Amino acid sequence: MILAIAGKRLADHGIRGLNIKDIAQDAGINHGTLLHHFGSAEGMRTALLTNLTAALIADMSAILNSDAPADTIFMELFRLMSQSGHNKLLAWRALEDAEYSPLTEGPSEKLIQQILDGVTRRIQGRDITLAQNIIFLALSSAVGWGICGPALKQSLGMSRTQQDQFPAWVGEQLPKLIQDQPTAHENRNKS
Amino acid sequence: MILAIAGKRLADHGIRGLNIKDIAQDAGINHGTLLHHFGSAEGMRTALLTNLTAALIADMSAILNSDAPADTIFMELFRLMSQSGHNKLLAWRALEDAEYSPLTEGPSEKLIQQILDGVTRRIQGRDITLAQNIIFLALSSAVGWGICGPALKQSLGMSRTQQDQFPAWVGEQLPKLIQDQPTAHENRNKS
DNA sequence: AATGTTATTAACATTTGTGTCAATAGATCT
DNA sequence: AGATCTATTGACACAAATGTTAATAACATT
Repeated sequence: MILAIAGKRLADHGIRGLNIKDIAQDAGINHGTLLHHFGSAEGMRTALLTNLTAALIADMSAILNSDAPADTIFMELFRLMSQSGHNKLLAWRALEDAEYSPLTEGPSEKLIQQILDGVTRRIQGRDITLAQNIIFLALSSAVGWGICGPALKQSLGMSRTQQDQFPAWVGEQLPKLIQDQPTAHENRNKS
Repeated sequence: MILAIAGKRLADHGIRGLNIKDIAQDAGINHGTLLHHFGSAEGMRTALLTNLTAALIADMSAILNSDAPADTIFMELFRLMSQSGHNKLLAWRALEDAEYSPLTEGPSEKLIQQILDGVTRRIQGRDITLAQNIIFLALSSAVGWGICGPALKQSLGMSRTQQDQFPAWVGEQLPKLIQDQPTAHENRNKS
């Protein structure tokens, strides 16, 4: 499939690899054919963006819907985000200000709600704010891990094994945030 | 300054905004002058990358060296990463696989060591592994926040105020990870 | 098989980004 | 002022990316 080849080019060569000539050559077809299908070079990129985002959501969904223990789930989640295709996608979106639709509409919207429900159930009796904060922390950390995990690891002088264990460590830590958590209101008046 | 204009173009128009013609026009000079200074278009981008990275490190350094309370520091750290210039820089680096030098050499190396020392001091008697994990969590989360914070916030249905309070919340949570923390060894044998 | 439709191609055309060069302007030094 | 150097410019040249077109190939429908 054409978009798969384009996705590989994004992962391997960055944005500059996303031109119709090179992609067509990799696919062994004429570049005019690409234009005929997608209408324009920009249209091809938009299609790729949508496609890759859907793939990311699907992968996340598969992980988060499994009934594995928390640390395993987080390990998988972080591993997922470190895949070149996925972190390059997020970087690309960030650069192009593509904060619109795909991440907040359609299947992903349902997925997020699902996660939210699951976490809220676990922290029964507490504020939904807490669930949101915890999820936000986990996901943002996973994204940051994908974007500059290797560089950070090097800066901090972390060993290979330690970096590998970090995702599971996060999975173990998050439950601590649930225990002894003040309500959002107390929280606000604390300092 | 030329690089300041180039940086603004990166923040406003993404990577495609980083071409000598547009930058020269924004700066009101001939594009040949730009080439004369930086040698090539690629040289200009390299200079910009180095320059922006140094600026990011400097900003982070200023925050982390202040003697403000933890939650304030985290608030500032997250706010910093959400600035368009800084998160676009990281996205750019991620896309171009620019994981080399600047983040791990020179002033930033000293900065990281400084942070590591500070955290290690606070968790005296414990493994340095813990300090590294905590810093890794905070920084990766801050990066993820900068890259796709707004999109995540929207997906999770977080209110404006809650999103604003998230950085401070993180600052409050991290100390909990220090309490009752098993050593790295126990940790490894746990599951 | 005849027809209409869509996919594919090669060749050309346009636009955009990059680089070169010779001439000029400005600065510095004696 | 004269000599020398650097900075800047406009004009041109080149390369790369995108888009267009007319012809052909492949396919489906009747």
